Amino acid sequence: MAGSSHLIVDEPVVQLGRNLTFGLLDSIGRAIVTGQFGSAVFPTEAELAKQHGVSRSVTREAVKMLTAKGLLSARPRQGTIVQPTSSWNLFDADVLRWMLERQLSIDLLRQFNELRVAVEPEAASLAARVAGEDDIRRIDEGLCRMQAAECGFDDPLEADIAFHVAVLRASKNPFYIQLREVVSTALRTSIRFTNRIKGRTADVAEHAKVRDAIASRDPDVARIAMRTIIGDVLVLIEDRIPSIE
Amino acid sequence: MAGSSHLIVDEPVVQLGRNLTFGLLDSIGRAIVTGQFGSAVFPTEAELAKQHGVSRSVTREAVKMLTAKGLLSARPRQGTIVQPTSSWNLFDADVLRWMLERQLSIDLLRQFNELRVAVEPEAASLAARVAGEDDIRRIDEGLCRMQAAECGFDDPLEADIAFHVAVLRASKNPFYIQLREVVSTALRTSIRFTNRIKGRTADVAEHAKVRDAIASRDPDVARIAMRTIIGDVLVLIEDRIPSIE
DNA sequence: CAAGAACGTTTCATATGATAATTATGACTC
DNA sequence: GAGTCATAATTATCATATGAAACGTTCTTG
Repeated sequence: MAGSSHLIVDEPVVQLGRNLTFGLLDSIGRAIVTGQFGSAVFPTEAELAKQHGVSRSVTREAVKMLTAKGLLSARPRQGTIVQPTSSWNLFDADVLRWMLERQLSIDLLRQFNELRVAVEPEAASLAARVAGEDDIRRIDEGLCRMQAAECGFDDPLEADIAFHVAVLRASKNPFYIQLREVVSTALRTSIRFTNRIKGRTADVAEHAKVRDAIASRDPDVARIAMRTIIGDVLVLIEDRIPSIE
Repeated sequence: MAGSSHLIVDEPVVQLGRNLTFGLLDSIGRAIVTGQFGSAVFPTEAELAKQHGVSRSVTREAVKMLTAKGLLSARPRQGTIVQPTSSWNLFDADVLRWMLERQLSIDLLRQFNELRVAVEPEAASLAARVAGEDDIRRIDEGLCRMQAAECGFDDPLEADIAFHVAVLRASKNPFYIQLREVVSTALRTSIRFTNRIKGRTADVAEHAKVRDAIASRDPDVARIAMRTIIGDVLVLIEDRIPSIE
């Protein structure tokens, strides 16, 4: 690019994240996910450090974090290699964000909602059995925000997130609760896609039905209502793909 | 070993894992999960290194991996602190294993099966729509092994795992596929609990129903059959707990 | 006396250089 | 041609020094 120059301008180093290590984590993570090291050779520890203008310590720590997330594996002499996508931890918010950001994959979005359609109805059902007052209050708040959003007084996306996260939390099941972050991340990252869908998705009435079912301790109604909500999203997504398989 | 010696025996240092870093990862991870640092102070980077007889580099890398898994967070001057369990990544095989090994929590086992009851029926349903021949073959293999296990020719647990993993894989949804490792880990680790349950759970007939539904492309039947299987497990687990909430 | 600025301490963050451990590769032997 | 072994490349580990950030303390000052 920069037409001239024999003098190499310092790489912008890394900047995202709260410090060099986390910045590098983000940078390399994104690069791996976008396929920049297409199963080919991954740079050596020393090269990687040089390329990004950081020390080997920082590089090693970033690589170790990516290893923990399942994206890399390293062995002496063999080098550091990118793992097959099947071993990436998709339930890690970072990994999921990188994947959703890379190309706005509608496939991934569909698959993610296939997960939601399994999990969230069950979470709603559980919530109807075990939710406490605080939980219901949080769900109410989410619902209120959705209503406010309808009149333009709140962000529809954030309101929707607040509602669904509140339900997950109310289930008191740590596995579901864990998905809070993943769901938030995914919904926020895939705005561009969901925007057009949103108008119809933000079906406040159906959300209210979920809320009422939980408040009145009716697990089955809660499950069905939630399934309707996410099933609708799924249908809208699938409609945009002529043929999948 | 070497019986003698006034010479201070080196701390067993760390041994699990393929090297010091991964050994330390395992050691600290287990310690955190068993609550050895009960929200109290976590040792300083230097202390931690000293205690385990390794260098600070190794310590830092292990801590960084635990950070990536959501168990720790570190800031200058404040120190390294254990994160609330709600931010631990339960979908990480290491974390889940540590948690299941710590005390065989029947609560966790129930919650895990609450996840399965949401996910696996949906995976079976998806599989009925998109499974290929290879997938069906793998499912068949799992089923055969279960039948063999009934006559004592195979390990019932491994056969069961093989079947459920095959179904997850057949769904072709990376989120479900990802759960393979988690499901395997959880089932293997919780043997002691499930053993007594197993006799009745290894309901080959019901598993065969799932297989047939998938092979004949009937998503709804597949979903329902799978839900029956896991629902039964859940009932058995809940029966062992008089009152939960 | 109180408010705020300067300073110091503690802890993680980063950099660097040296050495050990591991193992893929190719040379070598038979 | 098959098996064995030396070599070299790469990560793993160690040690030490320095930087940066966060928090408390003290000192100044109105």
